[in-house]
Amino acid sequence: MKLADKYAPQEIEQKWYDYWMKHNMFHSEPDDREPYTIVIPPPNVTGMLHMGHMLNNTLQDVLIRRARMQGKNACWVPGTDHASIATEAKVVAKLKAEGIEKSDLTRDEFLAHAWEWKEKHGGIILQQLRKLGASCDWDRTCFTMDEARTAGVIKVFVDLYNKGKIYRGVRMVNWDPSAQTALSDEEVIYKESQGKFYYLRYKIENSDRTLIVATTRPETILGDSAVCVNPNDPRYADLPADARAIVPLVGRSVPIIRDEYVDIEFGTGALKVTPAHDVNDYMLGEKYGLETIDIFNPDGTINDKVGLYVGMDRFECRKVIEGDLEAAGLLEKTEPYTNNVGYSERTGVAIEPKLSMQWFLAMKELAEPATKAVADDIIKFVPEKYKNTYRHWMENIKDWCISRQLWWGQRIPAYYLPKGGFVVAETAEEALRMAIEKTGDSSLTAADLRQDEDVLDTWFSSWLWPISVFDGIRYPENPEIKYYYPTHDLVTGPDIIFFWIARMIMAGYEWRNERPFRNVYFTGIVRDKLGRKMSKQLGNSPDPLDLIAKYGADGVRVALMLCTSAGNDLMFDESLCEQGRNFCNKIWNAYRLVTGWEVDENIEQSEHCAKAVAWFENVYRKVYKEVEEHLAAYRISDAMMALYRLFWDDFSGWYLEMIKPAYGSPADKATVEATKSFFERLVKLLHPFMPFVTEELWQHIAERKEGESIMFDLFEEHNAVDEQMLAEVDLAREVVSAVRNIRAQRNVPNKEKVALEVIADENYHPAYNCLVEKMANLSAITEVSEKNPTAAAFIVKTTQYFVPMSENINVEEELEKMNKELAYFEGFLRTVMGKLSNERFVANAPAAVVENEKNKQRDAEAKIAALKERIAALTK
RNA sequence: GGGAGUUUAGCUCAGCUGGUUUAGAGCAUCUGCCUUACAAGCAGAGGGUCGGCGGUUCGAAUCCGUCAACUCCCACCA
Repeated sequence: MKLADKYAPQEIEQKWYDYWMKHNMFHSEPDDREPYTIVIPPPNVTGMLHMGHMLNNTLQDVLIRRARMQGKNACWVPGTDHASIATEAKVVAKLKAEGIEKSDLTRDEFLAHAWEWKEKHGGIILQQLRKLGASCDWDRTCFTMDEARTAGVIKVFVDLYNKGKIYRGVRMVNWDPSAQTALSDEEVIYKESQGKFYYLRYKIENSDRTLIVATTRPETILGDSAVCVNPNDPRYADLPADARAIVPLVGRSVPIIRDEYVDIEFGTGALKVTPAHDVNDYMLGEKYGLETIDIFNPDGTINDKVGLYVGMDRFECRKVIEGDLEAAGLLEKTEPYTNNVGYSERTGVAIEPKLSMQWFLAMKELAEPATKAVADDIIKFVPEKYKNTYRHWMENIKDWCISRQLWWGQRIPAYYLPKGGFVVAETAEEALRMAIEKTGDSSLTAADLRQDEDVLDTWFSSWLWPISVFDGIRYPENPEIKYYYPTHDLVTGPDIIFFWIARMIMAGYEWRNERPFRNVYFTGIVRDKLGRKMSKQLGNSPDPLDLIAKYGADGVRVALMLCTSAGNDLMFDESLCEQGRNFCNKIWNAYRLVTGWEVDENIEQSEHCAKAVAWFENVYRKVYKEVEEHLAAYRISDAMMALYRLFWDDFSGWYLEMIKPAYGSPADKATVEATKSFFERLVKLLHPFMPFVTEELWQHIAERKEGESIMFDLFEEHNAVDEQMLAEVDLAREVVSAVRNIRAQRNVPNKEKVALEVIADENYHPAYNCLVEKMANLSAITEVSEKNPTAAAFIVKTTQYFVPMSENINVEEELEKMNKELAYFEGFLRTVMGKLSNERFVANAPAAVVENEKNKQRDAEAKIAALKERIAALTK
C-alpha cells in the first residue's frame, strides 16, 4: 500500500481514539493482575483545557500506558470537581447578565440554574482530553458532587463530628465580600499593593494632648475599641493608667491599653485596635475584654452600627473619610506605603477579616500520620524538595474552616432544633429521630428542623477523591476499593500541596488507614518562552486544541515531554511542537522506507547487514534499559530524549543507512524481518509518549486482528548488552565521521568513492570495516605500514587513517588543524601528568582512577606522537 | 522576617554520592548538499574561564563558606 510522504495526524488520531473506545480498551476491572491506578486531579467542571492540563495529563497518560504495557491492570479514573465558589460565581454572573439577582431566587431555584449550567458546560474539558489521547477509563467518570461522592462527603462529615473533630464557633475568618462567604486560609493570596499610611490624631480625653496613630485602613476607625501602646515606650510612659482616647470623627471614648505586642519601632508606636476587623486586634480584644464592633455588611459596605457612611463601599469610604479627617484637622499626614493585602483566590477581591459563625475541622490529630508518611518516604515526593514545604505546613497546621456561605456544594448536614441546639445526621429522617431523642418531644416533625444553610468547602469533597472514586467511603469493603487502593502515582502541581495533597493524605489514613498514593510527581508551571506565566490576560497561552490541530496530539505531547522536569517550571515554545511534529514525520518516513523494500528470499544476508543487525540489537537493549531507568526515576524528559535519539540517530541515521539496499536492488529476507522487528519494538517503546502514530504503524507492520492494539503488546524483558561491541562500533562510527569531514572540507562529493588506508593497532577493529565502507562510501580499506604523507589524515583514538587525495592537500590548512589538535592534547596530557606525577594522587586515589589516568596518558602520548609525525611529514 | 530552589553554549536543559569531563544533549546558528524514506531532510562545523570571590582536597561544574541575581513557598508590624 502507498503511504503519504508526510504524516497527517488528524484523521489517524480520530480513527485510533475511536477504535480504542469502541473496544473499551481503557476500561479496567479488578482481576488477578497487579493493579496500577491513577486518579486524575479533577479539573473544574466548567473549566477549559489549558497548557497546564496538557502537561499534567500527558504525564499521566505516559505513566498509565507504560504500566499497561508492563502487563499491569492500569486504571486511570477521570472526573471533575464542582468547584463551589468558582462555579457559583460563574452562575451568579450569568444570571446577572440575564437580569436575575441571586437574592431574588430561592435556594432550589438557584440550584436548578446551576445544574443546568453544569449540564451545559460541564465536562467539556473531559472531551478535550480525548483529543490529547488520554487513556482514561471513561466508564468510571466521577463528579465530586454526584450522588455517590456527595453521600461519601456527608458520611465523612457526620463521622468527624461524632469523633469530636468538627466544631462550630464564631471566629475571625477570611471573608470574601464578593462571593459573600468565608474562605480557608489557603484560599487567600497575599499580594503587595500600593496604599497609604494614614497618621490620625486621637485626642486624649481630659487633656490637651493628642496621640498619633498610624493605620493603612482609616475607615476601620468606626470599629475602634481601644488604642494600644507598648508599656516600655518612653513616649507614652507619662500617660495615666486609665487614660482614654477619642476616636476621630466617631467621637467614641476608648481605653488606651498597654501591651508588648505593639512594636515600638513601627509607625508611631501607637496602634488602633479594631477587634472586629483585624486578626491581631481580635486577639487583643479577647485579652482585654474589648468591645467588638463589626462595621461591615457581608458585601463589604458600611452597616448602620455607627451611623456614619452607612451603605458606602469600604474603598469608597476610605477615600471619603480621608477627606473628612483632613477637613476636621485630624489627619496629621499620609505617606505612600506598600503592604501585603490578602485577595480571594477565586473572586480576586480584597479579603475582609470578619468575625462569623463557621464550622471548623480540628486538624492536629489528622495531620500526625500524614506528616510521618511523607517524612518516612512511605509517600514519595518527586522532587524531594517539596517534603520540606509539606512538613512545615503540617507542623503548623491550623484548623480548617470548612463551611461556605454558598449554595453550590454539599449542604452541611446539621439540623437546628426549634428550641435551640442542633443534631448532625446523614439524612433528614435520621436527624428527626435524633432530635426527638434529644428533646424528648415526640411531636417534632421534619418541618420543625432547619438544616444549616451553608455548604462545605469544595476541598472537603476532593480530599476524599482517591477513596471516593471507588466508592470506598460508603462501602469500605467493596472489591474495587480493595483492589485499586492505594493508587500509585499522583501527578499534580505544587500549588495545591496544602489544598489537596496534604488533605488527601490525611483522609487516606483516617478512613483507609493507608496512604492514598505511593508517589507524588509535581509538575511545574507552563510558562511562555519569556518566562511569563501563561494567562488569559496576557494572551500568551496557546489554545491546546489549536496546537493539536496544527502539530498533531503526538507532536504536542513530545513537545511537552521534552521540556518537562519534575518540580521545575517549563519554558514552553511553540517551536518545540514543530520538533515533535517532525519527529512523528521522521518515524512515519522511516516506516515508508522499511516497508518499501522489495524482498528477495534468495539473497543471502550480507556481512554488513548481519553486523548492523547485531549492533542495533545491542543499541536497542542499552537504550531500552536507560529509558526504563529514567522513567522509574520520573525523569520523563530524559526518557523522551533518549528515545528521540535512539530512533532518529541510531536507528534512522545509522542502522537504516547501514542496511539500506542500493537503489533498485532488493533486500534480503533476514535483514528485512529483523528491521521490521526492530521497528515494532521501537514504536512500542515510543507508544506511551506518542500513542497515535505508534498505533498506526504497529497496525501496519504486521497482520493484526480487529481488537488488537499496541496498548496491550507487552514490553519485553531486559537482555544483556554487549558493551564491547558497542564501543568498537563507536570507533568505526568515528572513522565514518572523520571521512565525511574530509569530504566536506575538500568538497569531495558523497557519491564519489574514496579509499582509506589504516595503520593497524589495538584500537583498529577490522570486523566493522564492512560498515565503515558502506557508511563512508569507501572503495576499500587497506592496511598499510607507512604513513601516507600526501593523503588527508586523521586519528581515531590512537589509530592513524589516511584518505589518499587526487588533488594535493592544502598543507597550510592541514598544519593549522594538526597544530591546534596537538596543542589540545598536549594541554590534556599536562593535566594528566600533573596528577600522575603527584605522589599524593598516586598514593590516595583509588587504583582504578590511577589506572584510568595512565590509560589517558598512553592514549594522549600515542596521539601526540602521531600528530607530531604527521606535522613533520607535512613540513618536510 | 523565615525557608526552599535556581544560576552550565544564543535558547531549553543533562551532568546522580568529587576522579576517562581542559564539560555533554536537543533546538537554534553557520557551511555544503533537492543523495532514489524524510528539505518537517542529509553531511559537516563553530560556540562555554560551569553566576562572582574565597576555602577544603592529590583532584571541584560537583563539597563548604560568602556575595550577587532570579523564582517560589510560608508568615503578615497595624
